[in-house]
Amino acid sequence: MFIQKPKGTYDLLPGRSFQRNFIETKLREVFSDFNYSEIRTPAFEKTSLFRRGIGEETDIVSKEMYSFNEDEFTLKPEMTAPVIRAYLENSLYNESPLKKLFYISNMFRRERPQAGRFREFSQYGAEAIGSGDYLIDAEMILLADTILKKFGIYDSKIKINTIGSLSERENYIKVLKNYLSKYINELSADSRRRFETNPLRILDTKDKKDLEVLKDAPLLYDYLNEDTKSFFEKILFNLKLLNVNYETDYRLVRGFDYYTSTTFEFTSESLGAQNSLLGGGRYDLLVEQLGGKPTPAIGFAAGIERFEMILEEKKFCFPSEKEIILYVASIGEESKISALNIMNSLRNSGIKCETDFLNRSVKSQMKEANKCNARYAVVIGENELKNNSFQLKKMSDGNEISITNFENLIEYLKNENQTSSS
RNA sequence: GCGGGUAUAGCUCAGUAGGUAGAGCGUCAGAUUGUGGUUCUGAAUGUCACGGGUUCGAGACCCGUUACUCGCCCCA
Repeated sequence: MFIQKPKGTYDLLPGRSFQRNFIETKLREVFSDFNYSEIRTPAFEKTSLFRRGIGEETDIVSKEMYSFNEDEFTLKPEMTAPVIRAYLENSLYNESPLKKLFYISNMFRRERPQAGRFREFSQYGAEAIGSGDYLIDAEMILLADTILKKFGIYDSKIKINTIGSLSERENYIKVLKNYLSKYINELSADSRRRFETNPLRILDTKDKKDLEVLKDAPLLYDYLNEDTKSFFEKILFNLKLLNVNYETDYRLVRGFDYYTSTTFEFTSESLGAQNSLLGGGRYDLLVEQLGGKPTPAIGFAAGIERFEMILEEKKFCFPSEKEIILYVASIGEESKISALNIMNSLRNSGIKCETDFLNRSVKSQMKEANKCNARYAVVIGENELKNNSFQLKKMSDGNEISITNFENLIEYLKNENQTSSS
C-alpha cells in the first residue's frame, strides 16, 4: 500500500481547490468592506503562547496540541493568541488605537476526526483590538452575518449571551457550585467532572437529567451588575436595528478561558453533529494577559470546511474555471514547435490554451479538446505551415472558418476572448 | 480517551447455499491514410484491507490487526 495522508487531513483536489479560492476571494472582499486588513502569522508558535492565551485547563491545551522540539513549539490550534502576539510584538497599537484584523489560515488540533472536524482545518476570522464600545460588538456580529448572507446562507441560528466580567463570573460560580452540590449525585459523570474543572460548562450539557437539575439553577445573568447588563442590552437593541435575527441563550458558554462579556455562536441544522459554524466573543483580558496594556478586544472564528459543507448542501452556484479558448492539435515535430509558439503569444494576451504533449493522433487530440471544453480547436500540420493558413473550428457547432496568418489567428481569438469575458 | 458501522478495479457497487472475480461509469486505443461530441468494437487495471483459523477448497464463515467513517467528549 502507498503511504497515506495523516488521519484527519484531506487533499484539496482540482475543482474543489478552485472553489476554495473563490470562497477566500469573496471573504477578503467582505472583510475589506468592513475595513479589516489581513494578517498572516507563522504556522507554529512557542507553546507557552497557547498555554497562557487559551488556558492550561482547556481541552485544546491539555490534550489536543501538536507540539514538537521537546514541547518548545506548537502548530497553531487557533488564531486569536497568535494575532494578539503579533499585535504586541509589532506594536500595532501605535498605528491606531483600534486595529481591525482578519485572517484565513489553517489550524491543527489533535482530535478524533468526524464529519465536519479535521486535525488540520481552516478558519477565517476577525479580531477588533482596542475598542470596548458596544457598537463594535454589534458590528462584529453583523460582519459574520453579512459574510453568510453574501454566500446565500440565511437560515443559520445566531445565539448570543454575556458571561460578564471575571469577578462577576467568579461570584456566580460560587453560587452555582453551591446549588449544584445539593444534586451532585444526580449529575452525569461528565458534569461531575466539570464541577471541579470548569463548572460553567455544565450549563452547556445535553444530558436530560442534568437539564432537569439546571432548570431551577441560578442564572448567571441575575448575578451581573447593571453596567454589564445594559452593555449587553445595547448590543441586542442595535442588532435589531440592523435586522440581525439573533436569539439570546443564557446558557451559551465558550470553551476558551479568555472570553469575557459578550459571547456568540452561529449554528446550522445542515451540519450534523458538529453544528457550530462560527463562534466568538469579547476577550478584554487577553492582551494584558499576554503582556500588553489593558486593551479591550473582540473577535470570531469560523470553520471553512463546515462552511463548505453548508454551501454544498445549499447547492451554492460556484463560477466555473476560466475556459480554454483554443486547443492546438499538432502533427509532427515542426508543428508541435509552432503550436507552442502560437500559444505563447495567446497566453501573453491572457488567453488560456492547451496543446498535446503525448504525441497522440489528431483524433485523440480532438477528443482531448472536447473533453477539456475548449471553445476552439485548430490543427497545425505541414499544409497549414506551408500555406500559413488555418481552419479554426468552433467546438460548439463544428463550423470552421479559414484564417490566414498567425497574427490574424491571434487577433481573432483575442477579440473572441474579450467578448466572452465581459 | 470511549462507542457503533464499513473495508471487492480510478469511482459507484454486484458477487447467490463456501468451488479461486464481475457490471456500470471513467481511462486508453480502433471503426480507411490529418478532426471531437452520439454509436459500435477492443484493451488495461484487483496480493477481494492485512494476519491467522475452519474446510479438499474462503471475497464469502470465525478470531485478531489496521485503515476509513459516524457518534460521545470538546470545538470551527
